[in-house]
Amino acid sequence: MAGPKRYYVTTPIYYVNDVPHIGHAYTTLACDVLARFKRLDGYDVKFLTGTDEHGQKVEKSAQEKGIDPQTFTDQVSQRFRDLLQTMNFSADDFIRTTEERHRISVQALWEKLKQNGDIYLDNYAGWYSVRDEAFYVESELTKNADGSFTAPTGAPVEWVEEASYFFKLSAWGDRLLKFYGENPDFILPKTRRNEVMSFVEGGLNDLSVSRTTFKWGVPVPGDDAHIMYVWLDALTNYITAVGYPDENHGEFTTYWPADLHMVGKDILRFHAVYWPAFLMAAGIEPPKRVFAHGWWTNEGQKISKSVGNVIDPVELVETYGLDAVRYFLLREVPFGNDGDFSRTAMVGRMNSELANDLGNLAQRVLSMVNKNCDGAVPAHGEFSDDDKEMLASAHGLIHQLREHMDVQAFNSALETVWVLIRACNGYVDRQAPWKLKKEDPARMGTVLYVLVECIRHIALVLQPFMPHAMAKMLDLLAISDAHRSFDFLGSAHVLEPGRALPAPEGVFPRFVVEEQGA
RNA sequence: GGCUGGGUAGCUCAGCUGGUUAGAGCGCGGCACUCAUAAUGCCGAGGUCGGCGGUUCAAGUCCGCCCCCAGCUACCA
Repeated sequence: MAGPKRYYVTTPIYYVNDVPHIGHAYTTLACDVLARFKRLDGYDVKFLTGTDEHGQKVEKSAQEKGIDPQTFTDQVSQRFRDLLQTMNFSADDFIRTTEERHRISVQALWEKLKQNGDIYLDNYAGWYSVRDEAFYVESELTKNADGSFTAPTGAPVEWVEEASYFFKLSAWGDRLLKFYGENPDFILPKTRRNEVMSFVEGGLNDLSVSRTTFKWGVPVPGDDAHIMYVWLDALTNYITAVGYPDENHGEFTTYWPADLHMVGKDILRFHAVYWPAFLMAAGIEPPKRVFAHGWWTNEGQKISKSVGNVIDPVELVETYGLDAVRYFLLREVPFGNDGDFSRTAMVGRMNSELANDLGNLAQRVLSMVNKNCDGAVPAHGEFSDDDKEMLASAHGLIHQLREHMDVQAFNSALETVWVLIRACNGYVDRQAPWKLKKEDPARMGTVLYVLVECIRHIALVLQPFMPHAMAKMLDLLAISDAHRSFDFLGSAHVLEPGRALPAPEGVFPRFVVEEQGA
């Protein structure tokens, strides 16, 4: 028998030098929806996010502002905590790599790797980009007119030669491949898994894991001249947050291995190759899954700072409303693919799916109940085949949703709900309760009862996606807070007739685009 | 250059181990209804399923070759 159901989901820790943009919001949103879904489904959830605050770039930025790095990171990491409020993200913990708990954890991991013989000291010479915090081989570089070189990312590089500790990544290729083979869902989507596997099959080089050219980071134990390389530092946050190095008590035993590391596709390799190698080398079980999602374009254009078309999540929320934005981001695109954000598509989804399909469904049903059933959940008679089919669809919804959510298929999950919503609208027209009102009021009551029960299910399962809006909808159904978990889905907990309902109010107003003068 | 994924209605995409008239949403045309947020429902037009060849009683669905797109990776330098 399995123990209590637990779910540990993480976002990457965000680099404090960045200003929060739609990419950060998107990654964290996906995790938030999963966390909320699992909580409602009875899981003990830990949802972790945080900020990556070390490295040469941060050190430089602080210097430029004339403040010490800690003061600087205190200021800028706040922007990411603010984003949690703005987007209504339900993170359980916010980790910062500058915290003491993290220093202890990273140093402990280092000692372990060292003990196990996976770290050695050598000299490193190569082209390094401060901006990218990465080394490049010369063949990757572009030679400029003045003889200097430029990285593929466009960043300047410099030749560095220094002592460095190395992690014996080259020794882990076969074990990684074996691990991928035994865990076919470790990397999703499938196409990303293929990429990673072919990368590993091509052979791995040892990894430089310390630097001596800056100070802002976690010192290597026993050799203060060295600062740990940013990825070893950053990735370790996932176990720091569950209490590492205490592997035998508390949160570590409860939550590790993590169920899911959600990442953008640009940092997949660090999570799917380096991280499991570090963990295996330290005798720690790797996470269960790394999911690499895609990027957004803006009105068909690639987003870049230099073009100046970065999408600000705060502006989106102010313009369209939080829940509409949350809905759109997970609805518009098969999760894992790249997607395009456009104002037209945004408004289209809001009006046709939220306002017309769902909002109007609730409104038309609830106002009929309000006017014709004394404002209370109507009593029902015997159910017809049509009624039974509707109820069966509603009661069965959660089973389909779990399957989709377990593979992060948010857009399929939402489509599944919308199939029922559209079916409800069809059912209303078919049954025409406004006619039954005169011909067969009892039958009208039954039809409305079926509809209210369907709407209750729809609102319950959509809570993770649109917490505020669905709370409002459940208020309209007079469902108490204690009856909003997934325990109350299905035929065992159907609505009892006679419950008084408040006067209906619109939940999703139409979005009217202001006419722009030429 | 290699590897991987993809090219299906105007647009965005579903189509599992090959099997009756290839589907959905949006958009478009028409009709119906009037409970509702000028919302909803129904019907319809629209596709040589990238191209060519092959296997099969039967192929978007398998095989080969080719074209185009994307990602990863390599090398030339």
